[in-house]
Amino acid sequence: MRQETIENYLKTIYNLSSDNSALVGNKALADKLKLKPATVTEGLRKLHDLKYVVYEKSYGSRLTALGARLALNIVRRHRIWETYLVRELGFGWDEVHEIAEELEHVKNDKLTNKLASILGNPVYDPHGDPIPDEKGKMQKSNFIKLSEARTKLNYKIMGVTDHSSTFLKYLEKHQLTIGTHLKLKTIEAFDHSIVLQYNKKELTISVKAAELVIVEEV
Amino acid sequence: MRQETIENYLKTIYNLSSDNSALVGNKALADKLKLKPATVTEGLRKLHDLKYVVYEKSYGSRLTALGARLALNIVRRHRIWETYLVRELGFGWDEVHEIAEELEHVKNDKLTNKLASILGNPVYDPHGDPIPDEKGKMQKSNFIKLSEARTKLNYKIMGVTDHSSTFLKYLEKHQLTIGTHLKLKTIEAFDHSIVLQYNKKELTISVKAAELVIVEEV
DNA sequence: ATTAAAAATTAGGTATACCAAAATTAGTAA
DNA sequence: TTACTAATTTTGGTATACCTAATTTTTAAT
Repeated sequence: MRQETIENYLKTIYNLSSDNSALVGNKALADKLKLKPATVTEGLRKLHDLKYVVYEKSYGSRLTALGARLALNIVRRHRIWETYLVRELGFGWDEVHEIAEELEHVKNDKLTNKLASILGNPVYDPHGDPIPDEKGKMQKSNFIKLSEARTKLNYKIMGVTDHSSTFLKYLEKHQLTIGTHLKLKTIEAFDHSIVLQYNKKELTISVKAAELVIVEEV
Repeated sequence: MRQETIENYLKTIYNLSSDNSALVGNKALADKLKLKPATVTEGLRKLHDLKYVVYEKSYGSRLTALGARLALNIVRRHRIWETYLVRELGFGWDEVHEIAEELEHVKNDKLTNKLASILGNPVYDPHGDPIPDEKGKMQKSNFIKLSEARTKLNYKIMGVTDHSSTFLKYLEKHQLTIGTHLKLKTIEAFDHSIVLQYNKKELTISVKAAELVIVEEV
């Protein structure tokens, strides 16, 4: 199996299971990888043989310790590069995902660590995702989705779960960037859309958007 | 054909024809690409169909204008990255070739140009190779191989044609780095080894080494 | 001009990464 | 429990990028 193929599978399985270590289904994996389920079935059988995943036929797969180590490495490289592109090379947070998808496959620990060191070993990337350290350890947090926040309380935007350029541009247009403090004013009863108060103004956003924004109570 | 495969063929054909536009043989190409000649024959047929090369069966191939444009682009990325790795990220000139082999395939003009701009749009890379600009234009020079230099004259080291770590470390050990001024003292009659005078010392080097060092008369 | 060596091509084959269509299995809703 | 739907796997197939061994073409030396 090509190294890049392996890395893409493992990274994606990692991103889909995130917190828990639940089984990831082939359909979801195929969608993220832009492959057909039949292809993914085949790929998982090989990754299982290579001991990167435990593949439970018809139920899904999860990373082994070995697979998780590799996945965390790729995630580290991706997030370090995103941070470097934004902070050192002047890219916007909506531009860096695609580039980092390529750069993450450049395997050279000295390079990754040098970039991290220049950045002061950052703990979060420009989308608020935690950056694993060399050993795979990363910041724990009690962030929640904006869609799960409660009215009257104060929050701070900590990240996003959709890295697409369209979504990020939408947020930027409304000054909803990382670090922004906001209050949840009301939740519309009929469609659950959310009225936010921040920067001395009000904005109504859809549940769909609110599901992709990560906040912390302050 | 995979983009990376195309890029590796074109870059290598470019590097092997360099100055002239002579035909590049399949054996030489196969050796550089670490492939078998049979594989290269197949690859060239496809590149010919794609209009990147003119492939003259049994005689060799040369780049078309289209192929040369792509090749120059990759060469530009490679050399910009090498320069960036050395000048901005603290790598040694003997370490950067392998890393740049991977980075050169990251296709994003804004990135390449940003790096170039940070570096002040350099015209030579850390091995003395000229860096093409966005349009593919690059510095002309009248450099010669140290093995072709004449006695009594003064020269300055401008580059190397072997980027291997072992060779570069050998040069560095003897303070034969880019910019070093030297005089060709004598050429031994029997094996043509060369006695150099520089930095208040003398050093004898083999023809083999002298063929890989590029100098300019000063 | 002949011939031996070197280079290139052809023929035939493998492994990988993908796919569509058919068959199976799992999950769900009545 | 049944029957439908969605997810998954199997089957059979394609294209790419490689290889080895055999053959042909080119080049160089006499």
